[in-house]
Amino acid sequence: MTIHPYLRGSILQKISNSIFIDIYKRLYKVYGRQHWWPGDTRFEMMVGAILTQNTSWSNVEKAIRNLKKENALSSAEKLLRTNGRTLARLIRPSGYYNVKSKRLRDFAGFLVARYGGDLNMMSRRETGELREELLDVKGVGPETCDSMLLYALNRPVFVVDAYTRRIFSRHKLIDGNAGYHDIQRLFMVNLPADHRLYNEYHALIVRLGKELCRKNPSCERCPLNRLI
DNA sequence: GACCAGGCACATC
DNA sequence: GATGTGCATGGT
Repeated sequence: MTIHPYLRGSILQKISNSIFIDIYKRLYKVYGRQHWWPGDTRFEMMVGAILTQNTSWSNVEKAIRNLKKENALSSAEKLLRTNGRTLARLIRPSGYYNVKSKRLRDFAGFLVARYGGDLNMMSRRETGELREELLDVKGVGPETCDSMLLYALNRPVFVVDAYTRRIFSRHKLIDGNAGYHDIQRLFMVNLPADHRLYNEYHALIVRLGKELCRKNPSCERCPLNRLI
């Protein structure tokens, strides 16, 4: 099993070689392929990662449609040239529009300043270095950063979100108040470092979370029952 | 009308 | 380091 470079030196906990794979197989069997991340370009995916912070994807879609209509998503430079108030108006459906307007501009500013807005240049960088740079951008936290790395740049970095924490703590595989990186490490130590696997796995977790756990917290129909 | 959604930064203790 | 709070829309 390949351990991702940025996890080297961490205290690793290996629970079981198979349970994380078994869960994945069960979810894939029940729900099938999820075709994540929605988005026509890598830049659009990264913008979507910021817009979807604590927000449903259906609202993000509306915001992205508005941005495309105004041609603000064609490049980082273009987004950066869109003034803050205009941007806030366009992304209004995605909520927190003033905060997210600033976050998008900060992120676009980073891409332009650091890589001339060129994602090909960005993608030549090593994952651990990219991760540190992204986390330095205000408004890009661990989940947003890892979503960008996994879905836009195809890096084998497991994305942990509220559904992951809720579902796996409910099934007693993680401590309910474990930190982001502890949970991430647990998945990455127990799974091969494969971006396609991480992509589908996270999408399936979100699918399960939406499908079942909110409407049915007792989870008697949960596909993971009798597996864990 | 309450609750929730594919978080994050910042203040305070 | 842990905990609380502001940010805001749209769907159920």
